Amino acid sequence: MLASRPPELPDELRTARRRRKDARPSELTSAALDLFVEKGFSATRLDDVAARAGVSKGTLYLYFDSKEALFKAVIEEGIVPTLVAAEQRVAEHSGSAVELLRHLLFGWWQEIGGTRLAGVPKLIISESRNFPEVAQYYHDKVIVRGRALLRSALQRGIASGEFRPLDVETAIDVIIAPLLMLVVWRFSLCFCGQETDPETYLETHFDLLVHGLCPAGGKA
Amino acid sequence: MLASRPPELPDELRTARRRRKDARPSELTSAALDLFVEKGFSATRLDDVAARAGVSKGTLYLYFDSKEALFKAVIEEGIVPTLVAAEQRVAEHSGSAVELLRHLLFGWWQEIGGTRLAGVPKLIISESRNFPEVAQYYHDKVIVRGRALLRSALQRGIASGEFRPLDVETAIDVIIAPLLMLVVWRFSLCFCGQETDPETYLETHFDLLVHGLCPAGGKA
DNA sequence: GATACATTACTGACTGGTCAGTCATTATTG
DNA sequence: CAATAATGACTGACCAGTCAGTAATGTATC
Repeated sequence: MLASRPPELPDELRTARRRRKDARPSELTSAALDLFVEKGFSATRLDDVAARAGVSKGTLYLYFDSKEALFKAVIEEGIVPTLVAAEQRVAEHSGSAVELLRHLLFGWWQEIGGTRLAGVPKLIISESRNFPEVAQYYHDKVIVRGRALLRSALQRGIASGEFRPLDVETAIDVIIAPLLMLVVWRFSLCFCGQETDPETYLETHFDLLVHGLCPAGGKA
Repeated sequence: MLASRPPELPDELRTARRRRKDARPSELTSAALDLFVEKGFSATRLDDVAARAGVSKGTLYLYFDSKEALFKAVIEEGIVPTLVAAEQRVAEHSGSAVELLRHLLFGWWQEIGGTRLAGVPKLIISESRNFPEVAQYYHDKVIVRGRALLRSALQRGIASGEFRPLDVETAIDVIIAPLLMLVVWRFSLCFCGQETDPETYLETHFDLLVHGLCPAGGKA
């Protein structure tokens, strides 16, 4: 008994068994994203997450230490990659600041606002008070970096004279707010009252913004 | 036994007993507001609400049929009165549309955004999915009427030529969004990262807005 | 102005249901 | 026949809502 040798270890590269195990975490985070977004974090039962991923709750606990750990993984997997891509694009952008701003706004819609990830901001807003660790995580990994993207665009515009000088940090908040509300709306009170068309909404926002930012109120 | 007469009824105007009973509902809704805003609706225990109001949970159920009924009462008592007052003021306003817009924005801050009622929007956003009846109630009693106030100001401005013509309904959304985000922020992720100064924020928003709305980009 | 009785306001132990997290057991590989 | 992967019954904590009972405040009668 003592001598039960860990019999041979060509550990890496097992086969189907191994492949299944590798796929499990993302199957679970995907199921979790759907349910978290639909019902909220607290109101989602792990039994349901597991069931949707086609496994039992016990299995879920083989891959994640706790409900909160699962939550973090959902964010890490869903949002962080798109930020990385956006950072790259901003660094490489060479056109006008107005153009860059437009790219950021509509790119966000393409990658987040228009996808099932759109539910995440509301999720964070709703649960951050009761799960401060998750909130901190989201703040560091998403908010700080998202703001940096906008800051970059605004500063570029002010430097080039495209935008009039203003309080950049506050302006960032004011610019982001309608984006967040657009998706928050869709996951809260949308069902009663008129649904706003997102494209129209973004255009209106962008239009007001450019008029508001530019020195003479002109389009460029 | 049968003849136990309901012995005399000078019912109204009892005394201290009666006065206490009249005060109870608002003592309870006040306690509930604090806790709902702090922890969210689901995460608030009725035992705690009752304790904060200085009574037992049983007593709470003497005055409210259910947790949801208590929630509705909190809104009814807290927000609806300020809307009524605002409607009156808009109806009586005689100055420019820009002025009216400014009054609405900063008045909202005075009456809601800067008070403990500021937590309510986040509360509604967070819980609406799981408590559709409450959401419907809030929509009918608050959102519809709040939007009407802004609509009135925008239409007046467009009619007078102060504002350029635009999609009014969408503009309402875009204008409200930063207000909502301002308070939502304070009750979710504020604790990490920089706190924006509300006055500065409102000024920036108003400034961008007026520049964005006016035909030539001028101030008036 | 003391006694008995009625009403009203309140209490808190209890119930029934829910759910995160555990772990002894079973199934599936290589 | 191990090792690995997965299971699902179980536990303990939680909490909305109930209800039999108690306390406080009248009111009626002598």
